[in-house]
Amino acid sequence: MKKQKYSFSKNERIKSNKEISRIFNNGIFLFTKNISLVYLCSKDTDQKINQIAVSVPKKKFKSAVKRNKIKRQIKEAYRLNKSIIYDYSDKNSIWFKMIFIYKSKSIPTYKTIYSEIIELLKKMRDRH
RNA sequence: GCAGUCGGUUGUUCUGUCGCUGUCCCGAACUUGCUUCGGGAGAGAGGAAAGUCCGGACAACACAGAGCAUUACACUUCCUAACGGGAAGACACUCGUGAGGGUAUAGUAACGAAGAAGAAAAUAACCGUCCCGAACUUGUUUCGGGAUAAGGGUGAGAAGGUGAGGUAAGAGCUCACCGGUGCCGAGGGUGACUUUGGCAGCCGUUCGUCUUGUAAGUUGUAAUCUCGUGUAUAUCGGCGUUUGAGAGCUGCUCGCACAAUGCCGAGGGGUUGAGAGCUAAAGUUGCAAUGUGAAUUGUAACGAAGAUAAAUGACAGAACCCCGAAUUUGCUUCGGGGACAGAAUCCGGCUUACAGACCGACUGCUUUU
RNA sequence: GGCCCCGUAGUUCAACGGACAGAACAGCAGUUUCCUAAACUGUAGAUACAGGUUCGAUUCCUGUCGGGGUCA
Repeated sequence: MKKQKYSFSKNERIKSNKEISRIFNNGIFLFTKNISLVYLCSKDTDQKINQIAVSVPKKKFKSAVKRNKIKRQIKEAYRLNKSIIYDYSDKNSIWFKMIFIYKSKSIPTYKTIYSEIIELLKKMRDRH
């Protein structure tokens, strides 16, 4: 399981509406300048996977092209940096469910997203 | 050469690394399943995919039948599965020096409306002009009765226009020319219509109602069907009992048709998943023929996204194009940029957004020959 | 994704196609009061944007933009 370091497959995403609302109600919020992160952690679940979802509000970006681009860039940044979290999870068997929300109104560069994702993941890891 | 009009085509390319979603093949694991994991091959957004403005396909429900209402469209001939779309024309108005662009065009038999302004908005006498009578203040006077659409501050629109005759003053009252309408004929055109000859009458504008013709049942792929989970009381059928007039069917009417409750049987609300629907289609491209053209016919090749918290990407480098600067005038160097925009059942249109590049036809101005 | 609805003062609503676009509350100024409130008087402020039809458009038509609802 999870031998491929940089993969990002379908079951690593959160799909059900119930889970998302549960995370928003009970989750812990972390912030950087442009992105905020909501997450829940759980021990000893059956599925040993970290799951994420990405959200870009339609009110701030009207064009679907721009919204999709930001989503893809966030996913890409997570894909390349998820070893930060997986190393920790494997040791302690704590699994996370995360939602990334893009807050800013301006279109970001890939580099800022990349560095902010790393920052968020490290923050989250250090709290446990 | 510069500026423009119309129509059409196109909508950056390549390499490397790491990924995503289907399809097919191979291997491994076991719970033998369209299961999971690993590897390989090959495929993966647009001209508008957008807006959801029209028209269909497809699906479910409704529908004995008739009438009315409502909505949309409305010159002609065609194209099309269909359309409120398109093509080629006709005619009028309008914008432009021009190539061209925009808008309108069924019928007028009947009825209604036109604020403010103006005498008057259609059976036009307020002022004015002219005639007759009376009065006394004898006047470019006043009063009364008539004739008259030539003139008049308005208005989007004022009773065909110009000239001459005519008259008390005037008037299509008469005549000439011109505009428009109707009827009868001749030539051209498939047709709208047009050219032309004669006759008639003397002819307002806009909008609405109305009339005529054509079309429209309703809802939409979250339709609809199947499976799993699951078990309230909608609905339907049968039998029994009770009651008698307002609940339903397409917006209304005629018409059709029946309600309440008990038992039995079928069935299934809500929640949350999976599969089908789902992509081969009024298909795309090339060539040929027919046609002014939209398009049609024949023939050959291709087989080409199918996601569902949303795949089709990210990063780096190079090429190509554009802009700016530098100057060794070499497409040399440096810097910046490459639009609008992302399938969600599928087609045909329309509308809107768009950096540029290319092709064809034509117009105006300028220069040269 | 499909199908609907709505955009009028700061807010909540009006307005046959006819012109100064109306009302209430809120705002500002004044009167009254020792001061405030209440009351009274006055005043400013708007048709989402762009075209078209019309003599004339908030109203009718078309297209953009914005906001909202609904479905299994």
